[in-house]
Amino acid sequence: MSKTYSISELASEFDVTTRSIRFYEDQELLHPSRRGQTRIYSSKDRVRLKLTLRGKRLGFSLAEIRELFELWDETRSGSEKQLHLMLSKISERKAALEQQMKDITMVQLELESAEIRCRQALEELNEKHPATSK
Amino acid sequence: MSKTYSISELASEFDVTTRSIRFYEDQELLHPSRRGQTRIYSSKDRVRLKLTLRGKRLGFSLAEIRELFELWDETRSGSEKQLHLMLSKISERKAALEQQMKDITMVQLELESAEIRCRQALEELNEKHPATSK
DNA sequence: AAACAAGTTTACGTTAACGTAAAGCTGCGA
DNA sequence: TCGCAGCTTTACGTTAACGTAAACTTGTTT
Repeated sequence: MSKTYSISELASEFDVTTRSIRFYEDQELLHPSRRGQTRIYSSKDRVRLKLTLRGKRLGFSLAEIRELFELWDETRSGSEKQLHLMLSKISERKAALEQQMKDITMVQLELESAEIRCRQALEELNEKHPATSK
Repeated sequence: MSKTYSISELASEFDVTTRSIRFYEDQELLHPSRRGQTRIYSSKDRVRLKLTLRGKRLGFSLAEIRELFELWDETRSGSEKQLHLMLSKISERKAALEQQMKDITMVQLELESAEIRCRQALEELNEKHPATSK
């Protein structure tokens, strides 16, 4: 009997609304079981939620995330065709992530130089209008 | 007289629609001048478009990108208060980017192991059902 | 028994970022 | 002068990812 979670437990742990979690289920990203009408989330569901949120932070749509989940699940029983499809999807994603890495590096550089420019402007201000002792 | 661009030149260079470019102007991300009623884009506009698209790939909203542009412009003539605000915004962005870097690294690892699992499944298939000579 | 907390379904509303006509000006090569 | 390519404005439509409200069940605390 591995651990299970209620919807509000997951909601507060990952700081999302229960509405979102139910929506993700609607989009077939999560598949909680039920006790009566109440949803019960397994640790697999928890992992999926975590992955979903991570994917979102990276700009993936829910549809894309779902696609990756499905491909992953099909891998075990996949035909050769399916497996090759999966591999190509994977390398697709890899390329996108590498592009994103580059983008981040560029923006970080720009932020660096912006910060320097900012600090210089501050210094110039302090020369003309020096600080009140202290 | 530095170089200028038409809207369709920029559109094809960056592979976006003219509709998007006009929309970005509407959101005050670009400020092209006019000759008659026709828009003329400076190289500054071009840079801004490039930065905009990069920001989008990183999941920034147009409003956020605009905010950064405005802060950047205000830096030259900024008061001490403005400059400190800018610095805090910058470090905010930096933190977000670092989080994204971590996310990307995690997903890359997951994709790696998915790829390995995929290749193993393929090998197992080929053992049971070996390739037709060649 | 009453009320409260936590869950549920159903369904309409909202925002961002464009897409997609429709209708009109403008220079210019045949 | 015609027509076309490229630009313009205006405006309504669309999709994703939820927000928000209403009305209901279910368990448990007072």
